[in-house]
This record gives sequence, C-alpha cells and structure tokens, in this order.
Amino acid sequence: MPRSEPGSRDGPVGIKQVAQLAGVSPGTVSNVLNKPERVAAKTRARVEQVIKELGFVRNGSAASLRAGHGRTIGLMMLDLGNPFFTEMARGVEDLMSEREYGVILCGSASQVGREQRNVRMLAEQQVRGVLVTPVSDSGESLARLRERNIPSVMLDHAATRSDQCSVTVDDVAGGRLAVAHLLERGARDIVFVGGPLTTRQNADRRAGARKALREAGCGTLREVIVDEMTPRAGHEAAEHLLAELPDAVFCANDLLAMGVLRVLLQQGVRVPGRVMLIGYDDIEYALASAIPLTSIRQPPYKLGRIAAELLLDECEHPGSHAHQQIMFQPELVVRESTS
Amino acid sequence: MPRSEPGSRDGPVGIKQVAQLAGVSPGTVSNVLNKPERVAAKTRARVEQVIKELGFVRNGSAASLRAGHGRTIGLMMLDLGNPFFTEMARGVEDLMSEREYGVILCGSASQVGREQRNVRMLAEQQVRGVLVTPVSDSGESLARLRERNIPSVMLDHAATRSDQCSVTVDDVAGGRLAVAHLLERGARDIVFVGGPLTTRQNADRRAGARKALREAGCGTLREVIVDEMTPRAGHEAAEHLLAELPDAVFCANDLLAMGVLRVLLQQGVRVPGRVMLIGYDDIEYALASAIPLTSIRQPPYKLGRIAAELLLDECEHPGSHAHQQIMFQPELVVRESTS
DNA sequence: CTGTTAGCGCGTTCAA
DNA sequence: TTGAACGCGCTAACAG
Repeated sequence: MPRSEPGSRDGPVGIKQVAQLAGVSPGTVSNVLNKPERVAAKTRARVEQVIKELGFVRNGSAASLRAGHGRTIGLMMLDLGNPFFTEMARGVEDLMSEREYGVILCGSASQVGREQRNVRMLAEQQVRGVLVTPVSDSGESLARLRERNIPSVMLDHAATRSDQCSVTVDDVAGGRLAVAHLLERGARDIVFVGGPLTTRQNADRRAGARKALREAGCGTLREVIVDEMTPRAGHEAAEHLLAELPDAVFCANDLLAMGVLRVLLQQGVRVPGRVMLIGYDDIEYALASAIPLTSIRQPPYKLGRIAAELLLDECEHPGSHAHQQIMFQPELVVRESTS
Repeated sequence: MPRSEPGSRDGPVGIKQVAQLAGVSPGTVSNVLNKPERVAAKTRARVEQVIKELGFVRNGSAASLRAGHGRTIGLMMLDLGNPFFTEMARGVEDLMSEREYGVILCGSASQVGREQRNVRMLAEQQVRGVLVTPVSDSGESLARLRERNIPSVMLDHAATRSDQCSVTVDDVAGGRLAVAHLLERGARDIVFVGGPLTTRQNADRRAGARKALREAGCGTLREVIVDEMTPRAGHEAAEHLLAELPDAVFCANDLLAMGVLRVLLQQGVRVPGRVMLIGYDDIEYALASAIPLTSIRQPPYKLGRIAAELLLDECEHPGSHAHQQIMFQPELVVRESTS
C-alpha cells in the first residue's frame, strides 16, 4: 500500500525528494533542519518552502540512529493513580512539548521489577535522558542508565551522589510541620498513617513527625502502616483507628487522608472536634473534600518543569552542565480539618 | 567517552558482538529477538545467555528505521489535568507495558494547534499507532495520520467513518440520565453548566439533558457556559447562578461540579436542600467531596485499555483487523447531592 | 534451521 | 556555502 502525499506523487517523502525539488543536495536540507544558521537565507527559505509543500516530516529513527539518541526523554512515575504525580507529569510534558521533545511515560506502580523493565525499554528507545521518581533505593536502575551514558534526574527523591541532579521537597521538614501543627492545636495522642516505609516518602515524613514530637518533649507516635497510598487503603487504616481513637491523625498523603476521613465521618466521629486530621501533598481535591483538609503543600507542576529543564540542560550541554540537588521547602496549609 | 559494559571490553554492544560470542550470525540473533519460534531451542538458549552476559540491549532506532515503525504508540490526551483522562492514560500505559510497547504522552490542552504539533512530532518518532481524544472535530490531525498510514483509535469520541476504531461512552444518554434523575427528584428549573460547546462532550451532554426535558414535557434548560472544565471555572459559573438560584444544576464534569459546590456552600446555599447538584465522570474524588456528589459514571481505565488493545490489533494484524466503534453506556450513581 | 547480503534515511565529513 | 560518499545497527529476503 503506497503512501500518498498531498500535492505530489507516490512514495515516501524523504530528505532526498526535498533536496531535488529545491535544487540543492540532501546535505543542505539536513543543515536547514539542524543548523539553519549555516545556510544562506535564500537557500533556506526555498528549502523550507518545499518542505511545507511536500509535507515532509523528518524520520526520527534515522536521525536517532545516526546521532545515537533521539528527541525523546523517558518519564518514570511511581504512581500514576496519584494526582500529585500526574501533575508532575503535566509539568514535564508542558516543558518538553515547548522544547519539541517527546515524553515516553512509564509507571512503576512502586514495583522495582516494573521500574527495571521500563528502564530497559527506555534504553532501547534511545531516549536522550530519563526522569525518575525512584522506587525505594533503586540504585540498580540508575546504575544501568549511567553505564549507558543516559543522563537522569531524580524527581521527588534527593540524590546522594554529587554527579546526579535531583529535585525534591524536604519531606522530613514536611512531617515535622504537620505534627508540630497538631501539637500546637493541643493533640497529644497522634497516629501516623502511611504506606510501606521502604518508600522514602513514608519514611521521611514519619521521621519528621517523630522529630516534632521529640522537640516538644511529647510521647511517642502510634503508627498504622498499610500497603498502598490510596483512599481504599485509608479506609482500611481507619478501621484500625476506631478501636482507640487518637487526638489526631497524620496521613502520609491526601489520598489516605480522604479515605480515613470518609470512614470517620461515617462512624459519626467528629472531625476536627473529636479527631483532627492532616494530609500531605495538598492535591486540588483535598480542598473540596467533606471537611476541607489541612495539608502540606508541595508544588508538583513546578517540580516537574524544573526537573525537565535540568535534564535537558544536562543532555544538550554536557560540558557546561552543573549538577544540582534542588530541595524545596513544603508549606503548611491550614483548613477546617484541624481547626 | 567510550561506553563500558560489565563483564566485557569497551565499545558498544551490538547484535554483532552477541553473534560472534555465541558463534552464530547476526541474522540469527535478530531472529531470537523477533521470531524466537524460528530458532532451534538450543541455539536460542545460547544466544539468550550471551545477551544476558553482555547486557545487550537492542537499538530501537535501528530496528525502527529498518522496519518502518518502532515499538511505541502515541497517546494524545485532551486534558491532563483531569483525573478522568489520567485514569484513561493509566489504562493505556498498563496494557502497553504488558505488551512491551512504549507510550509517548502528549497533551493537547483542548487546543487544535497543540494537537497538530504533537501529531507531527509523533509522526517523526515513527510511532506504530496513535490513540487520540480529539479536540472538537479535529479531522485534520487524523487525516494526516491516515495519509502516513499510521493507525489510530479515537478515544472518548465516536468515529463517523467505518474505517476507524473508536471507544466511547454515550454522552447523550449520560446527559439524559442526569436530567431525568433531577426531574424525578422534583426539580423543574435546571441549569446546565458546561465548557465550550465545540467540545463534543459538552455538546452531547447538553443534548441529552434537553432530550430528557422534552420527554418530560418540561420547560427549557438554562445554561452557563464557561471557558474550561476546571474547579476554578466552576467557581465562576456559580457566581452567575447566585443571582437566580435554580432547583438543580447539572455540570458537564465533576471538576466543574466541585467548584460550583464550593461556592454554593460558602454562600450558605443548602445542597441538596435548596439546590440539587449532579456531576459527570464519577472521578474518585467526587465521592469524597463535601457533599458526596451524584454523578454519571464512566469507566476510564477500561476505555483506555480497550482502545489500546484495538490499536495494537490493528497495528499487528492489519489484514484480519475489523474496525469497531465501541460505545459503553454510562451509569447513574446517586449520592447525597441529589437526595 | 542458519548464514549472507543489501539497504532503511539520515547526519557527517571532507573536498570542491 | 554546497555536494558526494559513507555508514550508524538492524532486519528482510533469500541462499545454503
């Protein structure tokens, strides 16, 4: 089945056809595409005209084969079901789209195996670089990328190596902020509800929470650890709480908090009257929940954009690129669930 | 800077190195990769062993250049800020990941221009096929894909052509369901709050709403049309409503409804006591909102998965593939906002 | 079942 | 500033 192009005869439109019709050599067309400044304005205009007429589109695979990498980057997200991460993805996609890069999206669903399979796939696709929100301490995946000289930026996870960029928010500070707030509001018996502690986010937020308690000289932190960080897991966690209601609950993310809130209200527990509740991430929907949720705000869209910029800088200027570990400070947003 | 591979000398590990070490020809290695059944089990095992040892990863660009297409598909979403679409994306990503395809994610943000730019980029990347949630009647983009023989499946938009697959939910039925429910609950003065009517979803849902009114022999539908389908736009819409409160509000999606709800409650309007409210999509967060939202349920994850399957079927079996226009029926989920 | 060979379409180099 | 020739790594087609 031959391809047909508007305004021309059959056959694939390649750089050669363009060259012929414009009366130049293929090499010149290539220069118009990649280094326009090196081509005389007049020649360039003519070539560009022909490109438009023929509806020519460069074959990315060929370019990529020659150059050793293409105009795509990989984006590996921990949890595509969480608006925090999809907002981050949106930030990445927006920037990459502006810079005319494609984004290959992968979800690891918090599983090391999936992360590794996906990294392998990205390497096959000859991506220019990779953005990763890593599963636990997944040095393995990053090492593979390094072996292959594929630049990477860690997202929502601080790099320990100085030859690696990362963009994060201080989760220990966030956990501390949350619990300090609860203490200030008079809570003493506080429960931390979180996902697996192998996930850095959970571990750090809990560490921050403990720190706040220590600083205040108060008792210890009760904990309920569940498998996932979803509203459903929040329901489950809340069942455990009902036996012995605490003064306050600090959830490791808003999705958990929404689940907890739902069960508490269903059981007739007053929030914040009987139990105060605080979440994490400040996703847009937390604001709209039954009792507007106090939360710790992070700027996911911005994190995504900045990480994307760092990655492209490293890809396109490997010489002058300076690795950075950027860490934002989270912010407490007080709403009704703790007032 | 030479690449170094674990357990081997410098230099890129290509199919040739593998062939040499395994004592076979490059062609055989290629067959092990692409058509394993055509290779003797013993030879295959040996080759696979060497592949592992050398940490060989196939160069996708070269494969793609040779074959004319790669192992990626494009995913073009109308609105990456809406959980309905990101859930759909998750469905697509899950299936493609199982089938070892990469997904290049693009957002059109409801702009025809961005859609076209992205389609062009996808063509450059030599994607095997494309999934699109189209902006208005964006025949242009789809036509370009057809010219280039790139299969596509329309998502959340019914195909009119029989040479095109699509996976949708019946939005006219959904709109009708919503308004019939409101009428049954005793509402008479009903307002439709929606985004631009050039977007099919808005137009269809409104059409369904009108149909329900006609069938019931009731009056006409008041309308508030806003620019976007976000909570923020919902706020704006709600301001217009305050001047003359209706009996009920039907929002074209849950994000709008959440925005409307927020303003109504702030202004002390009882929901559903004074005004009933119904949304659309039944995103997970609608359940957790201040007044749990009655909504029209659609199965986004499933839509994504099914569309992805259809697309791969068309890509991999162009001969036997039968185009399908699949339409799901939406479902009314009654919650507190209309009780 | 396995080996051999000829490009895929572009970017790059070097000479004109 | 432009043109001609070469080859990136792989797959398809055919020969053995």
